[in-house]
Amino acid sequence: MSSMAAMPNPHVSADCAASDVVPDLSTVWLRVFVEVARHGSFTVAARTLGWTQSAVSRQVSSLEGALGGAPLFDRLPRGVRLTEAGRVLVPYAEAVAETLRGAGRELAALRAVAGGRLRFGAFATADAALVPHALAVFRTRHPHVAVHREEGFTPALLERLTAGHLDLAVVSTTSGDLPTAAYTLHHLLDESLYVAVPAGHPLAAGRGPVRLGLLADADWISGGRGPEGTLLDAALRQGFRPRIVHVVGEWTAKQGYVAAGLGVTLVPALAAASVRPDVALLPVLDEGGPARAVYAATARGRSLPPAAEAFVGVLRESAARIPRAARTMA
Amino acid sequence: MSSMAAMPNPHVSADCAASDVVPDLSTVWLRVFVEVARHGSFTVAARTLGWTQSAVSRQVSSLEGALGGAPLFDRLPRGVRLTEAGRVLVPYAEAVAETLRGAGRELAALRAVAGGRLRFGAFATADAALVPHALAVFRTRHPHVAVHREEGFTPALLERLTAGHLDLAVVSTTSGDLPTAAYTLHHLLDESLYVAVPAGHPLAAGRGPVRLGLLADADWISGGRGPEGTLLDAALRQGFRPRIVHVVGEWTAKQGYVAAGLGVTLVPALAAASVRPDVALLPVLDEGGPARAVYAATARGRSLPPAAEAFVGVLRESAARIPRAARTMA
DNA sequence: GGTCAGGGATGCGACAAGCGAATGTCTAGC
DNA sequence: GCTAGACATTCGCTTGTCGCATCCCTGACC
Repeated sequence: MSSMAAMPNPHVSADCAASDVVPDLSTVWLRVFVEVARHGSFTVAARTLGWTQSAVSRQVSSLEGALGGAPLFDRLPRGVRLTEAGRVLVPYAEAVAETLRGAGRELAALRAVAGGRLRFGAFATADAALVPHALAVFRTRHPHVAVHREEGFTPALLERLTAGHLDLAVVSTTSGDLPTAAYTLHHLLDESLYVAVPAGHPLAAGRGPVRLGLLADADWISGGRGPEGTLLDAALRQGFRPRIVHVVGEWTAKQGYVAAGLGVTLVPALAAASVRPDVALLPVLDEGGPARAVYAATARGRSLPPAAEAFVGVLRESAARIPRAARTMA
Repeated sequence: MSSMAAMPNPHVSADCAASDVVPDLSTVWLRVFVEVARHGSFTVAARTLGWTQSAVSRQVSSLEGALGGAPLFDRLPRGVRLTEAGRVLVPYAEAVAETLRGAGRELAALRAVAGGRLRFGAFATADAALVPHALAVFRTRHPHVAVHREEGFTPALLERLTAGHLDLAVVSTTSGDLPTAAYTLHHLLDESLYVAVPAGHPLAAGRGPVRLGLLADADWISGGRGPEGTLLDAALRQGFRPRIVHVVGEWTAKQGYVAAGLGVTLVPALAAASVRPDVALLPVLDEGGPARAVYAATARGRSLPPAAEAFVGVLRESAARIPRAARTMA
C-alpha cells in the first residue's frame, strides 16, 4: 500500500514484468482497479491497460455493483479519487495480485524443475550405486526440488505408486511380470547376475563365467522361501529348482552366510561393488535372457511431475554410466 | 489446506456463508478450482456450484490453458486428482479466496460502521462540549472505527477538507459566508452569544440579557486585531465598531483578562459552561439574526464515508441536546 | 462570461466467452 | 461383454463486454 503513493513512471509497474511469467490470472477487475487507483484516472488506466476509457468505466462500475453498490471512486472533474471503500479495498487487491504473482512464479519454477517435489522409491540394491549417483546429479542440477525417498520391495513400491504416495519407483523384475497396464515402465538397464561363493570354493579359482546349472546341487541362500519372484527364478528358467537352506533378507547378512561356507547365493550386478573380500563373485552366463531388468515405473494415466520427469532422465544417464561389465553379458 | 482433506458435508463449505457478506469477487475459476480440488470430482463440484459438469470441465480446461497448458488435475476413471501443479496452486487459491473474503468482511464492516476511519476537525469551542459529547456517543456505538481528530479554525479546516485530509469538519460562521459551492453544510445549531464581564461589573448585577450597544464604549478583548470574521462582527451588525484593546486567542487567557478588569469579551454559548466564577456571563439579545451558526461541513462531490455519515447524525443529536438556553434566543 | 478542453458516463452494434443439453469416449466392475 | 460412472466435446444460444461515438459536467482560459 505504500508502493502506490506516487508512481510517476508507469513502466515499472510490477505486472508488466510478471505478465510473461504469470499467464494472467489477474481476473480483469483486479488489474483495472489497481491501475485506476494507481493513476487516479480512468483514462490513464485505460491507456496503460491498452483498453478504452469506456471499458474501464464499465469495469469499475460493475465492480462497484458487485460490491453492493458502494462507489469505490469519487468521480471528480479532474479524474477520480478513492472513496473510503476503495481505500479499504486497495491492500486486499494488492495482496491478491501479489499472491497470484507468487503462484505464477512457483508454477514457473515447477516447470523449470526449480521447485516442487520428487517422491520416489527404490529397491535396496538400486540404492547401492545407481540411485545415489542419480540423486547426486539431480540435486546438483535441481537444488530447489524437495526430494522424498523411500526404500522397499518392488511390489510395495508399485502399491505406493498406485496410491499416489510416490511419483516414481525404481523397480526390478526377473521375469518381466510387472503389471504394465497400470504403469509406464522406463527401461533403465538389464543387469547380469553373479554367484557369490566362499573365497575358497572350487569354482572361485577360475573366476570365469559359470553356468547356473553347475550349482544345481549346491545349498542356496535366498531372500524368500521359494525361488519364485526372487533372483533365483533364473535358476527355474535354467531347469532346476534350487535347494534353499537359508532365508536371509539382508545382503550384508547373506554375505556372512556365504563367507561362512553355509551356501551360495545370487548377487545382482548393481550390488557387486560392495562385496567383502572373503566372498568371490562369479558371473552367471545369461542363457535364458537377461537375468534382471531395472525400470523406473510411473503410474499410467497420471501426469508426471516435472521433477519426476527430469529424474527419469538422470536415472537413464546414471544407468548408462554403469560399467559395461556389470550389465548384461550377452 | 488442511480443511480440504476430507469434507463429507458440502453444506458447511465456507463460501455459502460468505456469499451474502461477500458479493462474489471470486472470479469463477478460483471457486471452480477450489471446489474441484476439494471434492476430487468435476461432477460433484458442478453440483455444489449449481452448474453442469461440462461448464466445470471447460472452466478447468481454460484455466489450465491460461497457466501454460500444464494440467492441474489428472483425469482418472473415478474422478480427478491434483497434479503437482495443481497441488502447488491450491494454497495460493485458498489464500486468494481468504483475502477476498477478508475484503468482503471489511467492506461489510465499513457499511455497518463497524470499521473504517473517521477523520474530522472542529474549531476550539465546539470541542468544549458539542464534539466531546458526540464523540463519546459515537465511540460507544461504533467502537471499531478509527477516529482521527484535528483542531483548527474554520478556514483551515475547510482547506483540509478540500485537500482530502478530512472527511468532515465542524465549522462555524458569524456571517454565513461559507463557500457553499464547494461544501455540503449540515446545519447543527445556531448559538447565541454571551458577554463576559468581571464579576463586579455594573451590568453583572442584573444578570439579564443585554443589548450589545450598551457596551459600545467598553474596552474589548478579541481573538483577532479587527472585529471582522470573529465573534465581534456581531457588534458591527449592531452598528458600532468595538475598540479592541487586547488580542488574546486562548479562551482561558481571555477569561483572565476579563477577570482582571482589563476589558470585556464575547463568549459563544458552547463555551459558556466553562467559565470561571469571577467572570459573569450576560446573554446578548439577538437583534441582527443568530449570532453564530455551527455546521458539519463535508466536501461536495465527494462521497461520505459511512462513519462520517453516522457522525453527522450523532452531531445533530448532540446539538439538539444542548440546553435551549444556550441556543438562539429569538 | 462564453468557449474550449479534459474526463467520465452511456447508447449502440458486434464479437466472443461461456453456459446448458446432448452426445461421445474411456475405464472399472460385474 | 455389458452397464454404470465420469470426463470431453459439440452445438446453439444467452450474456457479457469491448470499441466507437456521443453526451454531460466541470474547470480554465481568453
